Amino acid sequence: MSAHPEFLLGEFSRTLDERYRLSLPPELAEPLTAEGLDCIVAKEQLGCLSLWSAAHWQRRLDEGVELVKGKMRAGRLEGRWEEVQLLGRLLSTRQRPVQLAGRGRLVVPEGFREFLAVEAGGEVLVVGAGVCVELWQPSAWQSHLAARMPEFRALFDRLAN
Amino acid sequence: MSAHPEFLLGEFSRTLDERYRLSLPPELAEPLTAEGLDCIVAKEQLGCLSLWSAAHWQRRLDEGVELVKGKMRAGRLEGRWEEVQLLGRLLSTRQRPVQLAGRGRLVVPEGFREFLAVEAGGEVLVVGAGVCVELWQPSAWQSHLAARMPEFRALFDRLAN
DNA sequence: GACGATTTGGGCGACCTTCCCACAAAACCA
DNA sequence: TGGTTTTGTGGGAAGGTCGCCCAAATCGTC
Repeated sequence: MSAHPEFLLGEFSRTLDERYRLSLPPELAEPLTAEGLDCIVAKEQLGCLSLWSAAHWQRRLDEGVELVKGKMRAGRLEGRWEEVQLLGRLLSTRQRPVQLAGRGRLVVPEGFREFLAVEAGGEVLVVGAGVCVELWQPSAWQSHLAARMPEFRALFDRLAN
Repeated sequence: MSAHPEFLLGEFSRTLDERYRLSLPPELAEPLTAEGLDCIVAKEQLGCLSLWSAAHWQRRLDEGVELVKGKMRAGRLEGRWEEVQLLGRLLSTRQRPVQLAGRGRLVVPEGFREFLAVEAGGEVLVVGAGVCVELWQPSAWQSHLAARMPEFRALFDRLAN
């Protein structure tokens, strides 16, 4: 349980079950669930979902949500209910907690299936994205790579220095 | 579910029955009715109703009403009767108390049905909005998301900091 | 070619949603 | 006023979904 979990890397092809299940490769599932089976799925862009360790995500989010709740109690958000409501609403549709079943198997929840845009029985690319795991619809993955790969060298140099 | 019982989150699809009833998912119904089965439905915008725990709502409303009453007593609203009148009028039509039946079943009251703009047998999206639960007509939900999702990050930062 | 690890598919049971029907209350009409 | 229809309310139960478990198929390696 290090403060710096491994940097998640790797690209794997998986098929989505008739019941919208897919199994994560152990290389990615293990580090992800090192602190518990709870994860967060989030909508990134059409054709891409991301999967986060709940522990990590909650740490970040809780700080925010706890802050908001604290402010609410303190009355510092009176007259800003609309904004709190809007935030909750957007959070609701963007992300959802899930639990990995045995052997790192994930069920893509209702509401995230259309967003991933992969039909039952179709192919999904499971990609380690450093801080999280991403699920890509194959053609979305292709066009993302085509668009962003050229920046790779500059990005690497910038982050590595 | 989430680690935030007071902060309602989640998005669910439900169908409105022929008699304009729908069942709330347990994840949302339970926290909402923790302090009693009494709730308040309010008109938010065309295609969207909100559902509040009566206890919370009263707290919020009382604060506002007390403020207005205080101002009236202090004579600070002299000459603004029209506005106060309008406020009272809107308060009367905007909201209505309802009771959740067993299994978290809600009857959308007469007068709120047209506002929700979902016909009997149609689909409703049930969304946790932090401080309340919202009922959305699907296309209204889509366009709301399209319009407001881009501000998500800025909103989060603004509220959390 | 065989073995082990991993992925995929299916069975089963529990839970949940929704359909349907029965009953009560209110409204409507003669 | 009395009977009939509409509307609200509650509960039973069918049907679907999901979680859990195990078995078969597949892949890679030795």
